[in-house]
Amino acid sequence: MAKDEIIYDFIAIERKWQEFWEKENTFKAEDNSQKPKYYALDMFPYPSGAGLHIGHPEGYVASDIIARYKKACGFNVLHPMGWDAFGLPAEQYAIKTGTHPSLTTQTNVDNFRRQIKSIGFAIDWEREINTTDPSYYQWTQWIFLKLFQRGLAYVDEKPVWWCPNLRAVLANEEVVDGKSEVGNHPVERRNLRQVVLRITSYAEKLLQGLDDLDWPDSTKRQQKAWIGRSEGAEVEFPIDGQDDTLTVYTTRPDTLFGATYMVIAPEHPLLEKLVNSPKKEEVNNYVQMAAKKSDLDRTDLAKNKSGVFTGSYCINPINGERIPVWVADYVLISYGTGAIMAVPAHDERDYEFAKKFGIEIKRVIANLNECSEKSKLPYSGDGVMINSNEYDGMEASACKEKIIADLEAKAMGKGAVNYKLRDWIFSRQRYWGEPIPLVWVSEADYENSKAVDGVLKNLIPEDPVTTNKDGHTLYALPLPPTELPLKLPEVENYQPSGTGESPLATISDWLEIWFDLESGKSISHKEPKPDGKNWVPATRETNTMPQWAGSCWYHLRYIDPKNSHSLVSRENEAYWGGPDFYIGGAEHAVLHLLYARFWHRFLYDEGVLTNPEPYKKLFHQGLILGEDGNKMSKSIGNVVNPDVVIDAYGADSLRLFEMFLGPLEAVKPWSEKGIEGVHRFLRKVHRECHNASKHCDGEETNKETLRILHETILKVTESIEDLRFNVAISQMMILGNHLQKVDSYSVNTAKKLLQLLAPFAPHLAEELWEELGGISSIVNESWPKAKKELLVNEEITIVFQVNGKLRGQGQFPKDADKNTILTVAKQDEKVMSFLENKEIVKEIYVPGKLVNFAVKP
RNA sequence: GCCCGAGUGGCGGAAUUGGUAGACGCUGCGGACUUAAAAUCCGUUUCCAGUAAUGGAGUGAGGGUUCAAGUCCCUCCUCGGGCACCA
Repeated sequence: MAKDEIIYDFIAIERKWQEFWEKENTFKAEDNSQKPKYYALDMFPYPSGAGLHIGHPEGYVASDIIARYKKACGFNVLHPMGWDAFGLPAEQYAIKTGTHPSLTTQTNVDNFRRQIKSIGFAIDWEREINTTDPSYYQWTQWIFLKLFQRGLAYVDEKPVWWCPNLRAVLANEEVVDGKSEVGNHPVERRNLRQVVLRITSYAEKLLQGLDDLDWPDSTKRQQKAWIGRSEGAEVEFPIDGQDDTLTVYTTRPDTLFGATYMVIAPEHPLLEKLVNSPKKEEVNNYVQMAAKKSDLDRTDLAKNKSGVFTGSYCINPINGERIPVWVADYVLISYGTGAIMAVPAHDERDYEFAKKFGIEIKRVIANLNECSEKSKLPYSGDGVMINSNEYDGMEASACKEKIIADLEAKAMGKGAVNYKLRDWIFSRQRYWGEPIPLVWVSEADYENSKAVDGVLKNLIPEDPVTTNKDGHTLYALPLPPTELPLKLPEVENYQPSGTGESPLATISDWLEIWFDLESGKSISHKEPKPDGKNWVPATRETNTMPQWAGSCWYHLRYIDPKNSHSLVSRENEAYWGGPDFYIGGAEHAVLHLLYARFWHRFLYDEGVLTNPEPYKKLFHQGLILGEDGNKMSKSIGNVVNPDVVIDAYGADSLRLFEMFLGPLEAVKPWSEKGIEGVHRFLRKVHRECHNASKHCDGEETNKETLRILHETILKVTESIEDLRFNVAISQMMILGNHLQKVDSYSVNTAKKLLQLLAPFAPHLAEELWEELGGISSIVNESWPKAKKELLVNEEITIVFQVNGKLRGQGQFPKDADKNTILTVAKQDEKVMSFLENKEIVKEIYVPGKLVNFAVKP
């Protein structure tokens, strides 16, 4: 090796090209382009104080490879980045230190941006967004007001998770096994006033929309399960001796004859009427005990059923039988009608309950597979109706519709659909979130606002949104869009108020206002009341939005990030549409991805957008584990810092290695030795491109080199399309190894390799492209095309098998015919030894591949 | 408990519609270059038997279909993920 070999100075090379791209604005996405568009989106990060984790770049590199590849294929590419910067950690830090969350956020964002830039992504930084920027959250608030206007937002007392340590309300998804996800503190139930979004009215659309999406199956399945659609019937059970009827929901109307008791949830409104006086005390005690139980307790005790007989009976509408009504907390008030008919013979839970309390168990479906009416109970499968009067002998599944129709005819029931999906508790009792742009006024002022000919008139929902405060009913009015953004006020103390309300509730200057019913303008109540009869006293909503809000629509803002007139212009929306590719962690399979679909569909219904679904193609990158195979964590001390890796090996090596680790979707461990391997490959490419003595001008003449080159072009192209980057890299290594072995090769061959490598290791590719006399930037070159005619060898290798076992092989011209090959194969020495004294039963020839002789002795 | 997904060398992982299992990388071992080291290059590395040629076994386990199975079918085991009183 020559002593004056040029070393691969990745630090200088990477700095040079990052500056070049920035100066040239290389990755600017054009809004007014004749080219077809391609929009590659990453789930944007929460800029934490800990800085970039080695897992972050995995998805970003993948989308960057696609972005750069699509650019080479002639697309106008949008690959943006931004910050999901509202959230609990900055607020917790503020509570501890008094530092304003916006300062913490700014510092963290700067650090994240520096780190991300150091990896050399093809990002259009002019489109950077930040959810905490008022010019961004103005539109988050705008969307909320639209939802409010359409009656999709309401206020309700809801039991929520309260964490005394964090002094904050947590969402269901932030509570894991009865502990807070952040910090692992105990949590308890509290009833608090909440703003709720009616996502349930989109249940059907959200379910059906899944069918057309190119998403991982598991994610679609999770969303389907979360929405939880079921079909069945609502059946009316008259209460014996009263005028009321108890309505139940069941998915098994075919088992109606098997109902031997009823259960209502402890919170059911009819409970009081159903309780007979001798039972009153017992029932009251039970209800109180159930109310004290948290959901966790209910879940923990899932298998240990409890309940109390109310003393009342219902009449089975199908056969007139009297059925006892029980109250039990295994029936949930929030699902269906909050009451069930219990069929212990064909439902596991009812069976368990009936066994415990000695209630009759009556089989009405025969299991045909077990050939016996005495097969094991409970039985929930298909079968034939028995003990069901006129329905006996019918197929149970077919009987469902028949019974529903018969009940409908008698006005005793109807077909019904239910969803597990619950409405979305949208408020957080926190400081660091988007303020909810509502104000609360008296009933009289609310009525007045509808009469006044002002901006509010058309922004108010059909049904008023109300809440109770200190015995008074207050009415919600929206701020008009012209008053947005409603900015977060400065606050002295970031602690939530002791009552569980947001810190905003403690700032009376901001909280209490004069509000103009005509213009929607507001001023602090500290100011004198302005002239004009429409100025009324009001209080602001103190809740803020959850972190999900900003991420529900950020994919739209990148399309038109600086628009101050609308969240996205019609022209830009029409051109860019939604992301063509979306990548992020599987942990967002349900929540973020469902909420974003909800908002996007809503905006589509409002005519703001042209497509109902936000993310056509979705991919989840797999977790990168520590070298020890454990999840990276500070406490184990197996965390890999990307800054350190870049210092030691360069950004190109980091990029290449994250893709070489294994399949993109797989969970896979980091390896220090592994990154040395890919780094060695980049050095090899660098060395070969500087090895001028091996370079020839003109087209490549070595046939083998040509074949491998075009094989590589083909395989890399296909692999990028299929997101199998590890395979693409292997193939480039094969080409690299080959170039190293041959005496000489065309500069064109090396340049083609650089083009293939450019999406993966862009800095080195740019540098060597320039060294080899390439003009301008390599990102402007169009993607190489594989010539398939070069892929075929002049000679083909045919494998000889006897009974499927490899016994020899031979070289043949590529157009050799079957008989020639079979003849040669039979004369092969080794093959002959296995054919001796045996009868050939069958001769198989797979063109271009193999021959196989099936023999028997 | 229910629903998915995955099990391939010492390790990460490759293998078109069933058609040469172990590409590529790492590690280990041996060698070249060097005063020495680094760097680089060459060879070797699934297991068993054998000095070798070679033979046999082999893709979690056991069956099956087929000329041919990592790939298709059945049963089971292990690991990972999701759901978990939703009637």
